[in-house]
Amino acid sequence: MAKNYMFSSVRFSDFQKKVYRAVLSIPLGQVRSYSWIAKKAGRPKATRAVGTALKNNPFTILIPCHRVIKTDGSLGGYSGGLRKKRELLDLEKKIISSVKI
DNA sequence: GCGGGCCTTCATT
DNA sequence: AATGAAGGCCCGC
Repeated sequence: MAKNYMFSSVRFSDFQKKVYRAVLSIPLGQVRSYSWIAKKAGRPKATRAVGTALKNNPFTILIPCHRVIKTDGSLGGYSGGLRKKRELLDLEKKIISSVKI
């Protein structure tokens, strides 16, 4: 498994890197599904692995894992608590509408 | 709604 | 290093 050493003290697996990149590309106030991320990471069927990678995410501020939900529309899970996830999404929604006006 | 499949990580040995 | 278990899921029946 290839490792990335661009930051000496922080090492992420290749898969993880792709997942994070995909998640970072999600616009403010929008959401994508786990399968979408998996596809973007080159492993369309690795949906569960995506979940693991996101959970492992060290910086929830930098990586908006709350914008990732299940394909059926339900929230899925969140390591910081589903409540927080809902609140964040709601907040982003409000931000969007405020700015749009 | 339930059961099987897929892929990566983590903990043990 | 190898093996087993678990996890923020998805698809078909």
